[in-house]
Amino acid sequence: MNEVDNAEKEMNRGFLQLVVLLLLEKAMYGYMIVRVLEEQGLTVDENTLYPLLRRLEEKGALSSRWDATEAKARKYYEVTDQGRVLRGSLLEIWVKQGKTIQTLRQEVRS
Amino acid sequence: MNEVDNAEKEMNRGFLQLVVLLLLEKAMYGYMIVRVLEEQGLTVDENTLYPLLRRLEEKGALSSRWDATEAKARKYYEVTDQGRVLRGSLLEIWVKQGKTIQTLRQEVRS
DNA sequence: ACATATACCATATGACACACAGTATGTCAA
DNA sequence: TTGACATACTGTGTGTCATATGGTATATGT
Repeated sequence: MNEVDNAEKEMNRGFLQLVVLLLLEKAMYGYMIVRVLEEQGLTVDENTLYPLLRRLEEKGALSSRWDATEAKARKYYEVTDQGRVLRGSLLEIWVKQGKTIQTLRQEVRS
Repeated sequence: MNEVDNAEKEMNRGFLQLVVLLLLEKAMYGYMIVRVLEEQGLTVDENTLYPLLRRLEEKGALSSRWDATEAKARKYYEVTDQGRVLRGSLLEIWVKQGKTIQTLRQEVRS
């Protein structure tokens, strides 16, 4: 694992939570999320996403229901009100971080 | 530890590396960095920053030198060329993430 | 039949933010 | 002159999470 890969991994923490909370305003299942994000140029490992979905559900930020009527059983996740609150907080943090980076970039002018 | 605090912690991963790499275009020592960032409204725990500085130095992204001439011995860190490369990569990732969030926000209109 | 796609899960590993605890010197005011 | 507070750094946890590895099981096209 080189430094940049590792750095990207670290940068993805938190970010991915925000992405999922934004995306799941419409109910979707895990495998679908992976492919939708892939289309947007964002590769997310299944083994990263599935645990994340479960963690967010445990926290009450997502709700889930199994749909067995379709060809393959699918677990649909959707954001809850609590999840929207969390999303708001994450967005605030993200905006604040953006401002910090902008300020520093101007000072460094790199 | 509530969810938002924890989320902020996760959001800080990677972000803080980028901040340090931007800031250390000018040589600074740890305690000074903490206070400079504090002034900018960014509270960074000493116990987070010091290990981070050491890790970045191990990676070759920072160089350090002790200055014993001042009242208190201070360890000055400065970004290296390798660190600038890493910084460039982190900035790219950050910009890409920003675009993703923007796109998703528009779709969700939240 | 068999490969490939779909769809999910369990366990282990390693990195890192932060907590907790400590060492040691400098400064300033009562 | 003492003792509180600031300065400046270090060491050793702990917990969370991204990712690696390695599954299970069904569907679908050839």
